[in-house]
Amino acid sequence: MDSADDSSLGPLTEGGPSAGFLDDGKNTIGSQLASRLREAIISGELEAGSKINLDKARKTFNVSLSPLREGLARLISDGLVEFQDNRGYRVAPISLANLEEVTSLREELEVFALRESIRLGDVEWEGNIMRALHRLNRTERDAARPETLEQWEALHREFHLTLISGCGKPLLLHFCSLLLNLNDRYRRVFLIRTSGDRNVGQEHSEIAQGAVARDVDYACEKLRQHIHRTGTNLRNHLATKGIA
Amino acid sequence: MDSADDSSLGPLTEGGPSAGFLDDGKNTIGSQLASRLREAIISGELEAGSKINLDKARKTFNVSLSPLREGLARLISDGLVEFQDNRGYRVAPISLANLEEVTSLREELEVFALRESIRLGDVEWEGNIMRALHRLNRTERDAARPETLEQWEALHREFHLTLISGCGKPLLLHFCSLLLNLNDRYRRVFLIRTSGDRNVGQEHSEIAQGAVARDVDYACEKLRQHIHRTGTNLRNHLATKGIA
DNA sequence: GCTTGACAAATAATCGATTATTTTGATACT
DNA sequence: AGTATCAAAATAATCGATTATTTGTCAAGC
Repeated sequence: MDSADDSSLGPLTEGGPSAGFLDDGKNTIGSQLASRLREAIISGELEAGSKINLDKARKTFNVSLSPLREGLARLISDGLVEFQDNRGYRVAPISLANLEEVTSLREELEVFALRESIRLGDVEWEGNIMRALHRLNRTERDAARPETLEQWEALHREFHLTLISGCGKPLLLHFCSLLLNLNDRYRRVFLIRTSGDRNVGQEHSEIAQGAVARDVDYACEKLRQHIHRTGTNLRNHLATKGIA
Repeated sequence: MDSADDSSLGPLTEGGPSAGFLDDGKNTIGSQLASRLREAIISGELEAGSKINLDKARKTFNVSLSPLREGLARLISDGLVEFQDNRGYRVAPISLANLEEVTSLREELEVFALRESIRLGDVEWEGNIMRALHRLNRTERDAARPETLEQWEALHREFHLTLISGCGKPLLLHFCSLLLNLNDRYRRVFLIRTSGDRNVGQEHSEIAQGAVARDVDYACEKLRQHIHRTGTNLRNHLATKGIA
């Protein structure tokens, strides 16, 4: 059953480009574990649906149960880990239905958040968008170099979160961040490259331009299409490669 | 997501109304603590914003740190507890801004979920709504008897969740359940009685009727108004009694 | 008077060991 | 052969004690 090779937990790398904003470097072991595990799951290093054996994980990470459970608990909040009393933890499975729900909810929530951001965002918010856009468009994804993929993923996530960061609704931002996590896992697991008929950089630019120009309908429609296309794209890959 | 999560009115009434298919409940100490703490927070027994001292809590509940942290971790997922590395836990604060966000998001998400439920729900879903409505309307809230308030709250929550239970979107249901929790805390903390110009029972009936009649626009509009009125009502009480 | 630093108390985080539950596997029985 | 039963192994949950960090206090120095 336990087809996920736990020995692959070994070479996990921390301290990536997304290392932190307010990170004092004084994190607890539980926090560090949460980060490492999150990255391992989103990157596909830990197979979707696989069981997480506490004892093996404990040895792999050289930690005790307490911080391990602590870290796993946070991933449950993120929707990346499932838990059952007395039966332990497992990596949240992926499925067509889940992908479609994530896409659908992103269309609903992220667009709503963008609408609110355009209504409420200030000049600093606009500036943050342009900066995030610029950094994203400046970064190329080179399938041959995995570190560029990770870099792009981090900046892409940053761009989308920045877009909606002006909405003034912390809970909504939390939901969107969570959905983005789930979505990114599908991309990193299934999608190396965007389909040829898309110019994703162009799409991002249009959304950003519409946002800072305060053109609600334009920006929201562009964002919705962007999310929808990504969903369709991912769905095709998922159907092609099959579900693990 | 949530493993064992149900209307758990801990010490008082057992054999609750919920028809349990997932009778997981209360296996581990951590689960029990999560339920007790959730109830304590939503009921206002634990003051919003107050610090949760692990050592005192450990003694209060006669448990060790491990299950205590376990339970608290779940409440973080619920948005009822906040956490900071090395600084421990505190009950999530309440505020006007938070209440308005909760109301706003409920209008957005719960209505969306109802729309999807009407589109996808089957006959069993319809039946569940009518049952939940009946039981809710049969239960009177008597301010003199707190147990009737708790009972009503449980049935009210059950009704709203049943309404949207046909949407086929587990994540969306999770979000809505979470928002309902947060919303109910405001009502219970501020010991609300509905304002005289409202007939809440009537409102519930109209929503339910519209739902089972598959009248999307009618049902959704009624639900939105219902949520909005509740929000306004709570806001007035919050403003009157002041924010802690 | 105010800040700074050292120290002590309070509190949180982690560990190693123990207890409880689930799963596995062998055996006996129909 | 299939199934029920029970013990052993695997795994999860919990505990008590220890370590690490933060917070509070007070005296020295500016």
